[in-house]
Order: sequence, then structure tokens, then C-alpha cells
Amino acid sequence: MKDQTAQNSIARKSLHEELADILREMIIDCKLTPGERINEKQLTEQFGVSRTPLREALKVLSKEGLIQLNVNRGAIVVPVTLSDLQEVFPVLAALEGAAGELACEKISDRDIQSIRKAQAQMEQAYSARDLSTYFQYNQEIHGRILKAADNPTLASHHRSLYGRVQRARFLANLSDERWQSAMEEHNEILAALEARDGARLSVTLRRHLAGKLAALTLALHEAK
Amino acid sequence: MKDQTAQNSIARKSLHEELADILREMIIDCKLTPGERINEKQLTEQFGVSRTPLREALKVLSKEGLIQLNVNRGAIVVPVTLSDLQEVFPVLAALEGAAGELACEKISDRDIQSIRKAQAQMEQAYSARDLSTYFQYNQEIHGRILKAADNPTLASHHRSLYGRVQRARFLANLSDERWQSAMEEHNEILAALEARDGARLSVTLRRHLAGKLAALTLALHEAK
DNA sequence: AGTGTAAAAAATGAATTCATTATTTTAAAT
DNA sequence: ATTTAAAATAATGAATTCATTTTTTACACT
Repeated sequence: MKDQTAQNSIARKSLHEELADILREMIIDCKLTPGERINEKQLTEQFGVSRTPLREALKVLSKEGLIQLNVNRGAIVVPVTLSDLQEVFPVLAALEGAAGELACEKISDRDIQSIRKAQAQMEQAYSARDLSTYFQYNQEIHGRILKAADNPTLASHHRSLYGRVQRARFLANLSDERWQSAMEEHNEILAALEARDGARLSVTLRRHLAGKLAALTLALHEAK
Repeated sequence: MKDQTAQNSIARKSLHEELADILREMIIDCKLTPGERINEKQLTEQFGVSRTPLREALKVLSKEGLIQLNVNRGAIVVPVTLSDLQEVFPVLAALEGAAGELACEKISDRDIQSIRKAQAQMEQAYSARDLSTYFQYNQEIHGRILKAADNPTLASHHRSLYGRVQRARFLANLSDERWQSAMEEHNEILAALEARDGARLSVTLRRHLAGKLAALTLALHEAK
């Protein structure tokens, strides 16, 4: 049996939750472009629902920092700006650090083994310069660490921050140097995990995220 | 000029925001007791509003982890349990740690000075065993560090976790030993801050929160 | 052309209404 | 007396309606 929401198990979803899920994905995938205004009528027609559950979903997404509500002036998709990323990354890093520390206390050998595998496949993707596969395994590794931490609150806060950050992947592409550093950092992450050295994993993860932000900052400055 | 919401400046609030504010306070102050079911009709009558904005507010509070929505079965105030606290504290600690690190980079001498003052007054309260005054200054210190970190995202996530934790203050009272340790930790916090040693402040704050949780855990086990 | 104003249209905020699901009450049956 | 079934009540989920605010459009005036 799998868990559905981390919150409660069997629960079917209410309409506003489903809408929030759909909209969240649209925003993260930049189907709704950053800065764009959200038109309630248009969305209700698109989804065939009334405004009530849609507006409830918007409240949720606002809490997640994906949209911004302005009284009497509707909602806009939060723009992806460098300063926003600089705000989010340190928080995300803190959470991943905490996840690493908790994971080291709780993770099973079996789970370490599958992270090891994902890491190997990620390295293959790196060698082949297959960015999309790389991303996939990269995300799987971080996801598995988070899951091993076994803390729904942590996971939930992480998810909402990660959503905000993900949209930046369309903004700048990974430099070769950064990619290599990331790979090295990942080796250290795995090592710390295998040693079950929580403190070390924590600092490594935080450094990893800091490196990611630094690379992004650089890339965005250059792009401009 | 003061900031109102960290989000936007002049904005008057929408009804659902005001309701969320009121309800949040009621929950944190245990005016709505943990585990209690929320009756929409009763609350709408109490506040003189319709169900629509109330229900929007409930979505927000659910995101904050203060209430739990169950489809077709209404909402309950999330119970304060030890396991909930054990889930929240590590996350809160990570965020405070990050706040400490950021604060060290940005805090002004003037702000350090006012923390120093608050600390002195806290010590007085401690000597006088004046718990309520102690709490007040304790909260002020943590609040000032968070503010110095100057990161609205961090602040917002912190606030929502802190809300969940605050309700525990009615559950167990501070042991003398814990109180003393807390004072010592606070001295170290101040020292790290004065040295602008981010790494040190971060670990100290995290230890501080871990200590708080340990004490709570102990107290709750004894109480039972 | 550009600016300002008034009317019209559109969008949002919130109350109300309707439909469905839970819960409670009542009554019957063992 | 206790349990079960059915009916009544209450509560929730979502659509609709109404009120207000914002935005757009049209048009006069400089």
C-alpha cells in the first residue's frame, strides 16, 4: 500500500485540492508563465468547475508562494526572479540539510542501495551529457533522502519551496563546470550517507544547494 | 513606515485573511482546543460572515498545519501530540539555524545592541522566576534574529511552524534545570551573534531547539 | 497626438442556494 | 434492554447569484 498525501490515506480529494494539483503543475512547468495574471473565469471554463473551488485552490497556491493574491485585483503567477531564488535557496538548503541529518538516523541499507544505483545511473547520464535523464535521477536521489527522513512536515515545506525553485530550470542552462562540481558533490553526499554521518551529509547538502544557487546567479547575470 | 504582511505594503486585507488571522490566534491560544471539530455554521454566526470566506480561511490554516481537513467530514483542530512536536521541532530548528546564519551576515550593530538588552531583561526575569516576562523576551530575541535574516520566505515558514509548537506551552511547564540550560544557551547565542559567527550561531540555535524538544519530551512523558 | 473623463464591460469578493454526504434521532425488531 | 433500520436533521461541497471594484472603451477637449 502506498501513501497518497502523507496527510491521510484513503481520502479521495476534494475539488479544490485537485485544482490546486493541476494548477501547481502548470505553474511549475511554466504552462502558466511567471508574472501572468490569472483569470478565474477562463480557468473555470477550462476545467469545467465553478469559481468557488478554484478560488479555494488559489488560496492554497498562494500559501505555497506560487501565486500572489491582490485584493480586488486578482492573482498573478509569482515571477521567477533572481532575488526570489536567492530568498528561497537558503531555506531550501536548510530543509535539505535537516532531511540529510534525519535520513542518516533512519535510512535502511536497502534504501541506501537504491540511492547508490540512482547515483550510478546519474553518472552515466552525466557521461552521456543527457541532461533530462540526469535531472530525473538527481531528483530521485534528493527525493529518496527526503523520504528517508520520514517527516511529513519537512517534506511538505520542502515540496512547496522546491516548486518555486523548479521553474528556474527554464531560465539558465547548466554550465559544464557546475555540472562537474555537482557530480562531485553528489559523490560526497553518497559517501556521507553510507557512513551515516548526519552532520557531514547536512553540510554537504547545504553546500550543494548553495553551489546551485551560485551557479544560477552567475548564469543569470551572464544571460543578461 | 512599517511593513504589514511582508508580502505587500498598503493592502487592506480580504475577509478570508482576517478570518485566518483570528482563527490562527484562537488555535494558538488554545481557544479552539486541539482535536476539536470545527463547525462552520457556528463560526460564521460568531463572526457575522458567510461560509465562503470562512472556508477559504480554513484552507489556509490547513496549509499551516493548524487544522486538518477531512473531505465531507469537516475540519478539526490538529491535536497537539508529542509525535507532532517531534516532527515539527527538527524543521523549526533547521529554519532557525538558517536564520542565524543569515542574520550574522546582515545584522546591524544597533540590532545586536537591542538583542543584548532583551537578553539582559530576560536574565532579570529568569532571576525573578517571572516566566511570562521571560517568555516575552525570549520570543523577542528569536524574533529579532529572524527579522535580521531579512528573508520573508524563511519568516513565513518559520511562523507557521512556530504556531504549531506554541500550543505546547500549555502542556508542560519548564523545569528548573531546563530553564537554566536555556539561559546558558542564550548566552552562547548572543556571543555567536556578537562575533557574527554564522556557523556557530546556527549550530547553537539548532542545539537550543533540540534541547527544548528534549525537555518537552521528558516533561510530557513524566506528566503521563 | 495626447490627456482626461464618463460610461460600459469585466473581474473579483462574498452571500446565498442547491446537492450530496454524515450524523443523529426515532422506531421497530429481536 | 440492546441492536438494527429507517427517517429526519445537520453539515459539508460546490454552483450560482449579487454587490462592489477594477479595467477597458469611447469620446470630448486642449
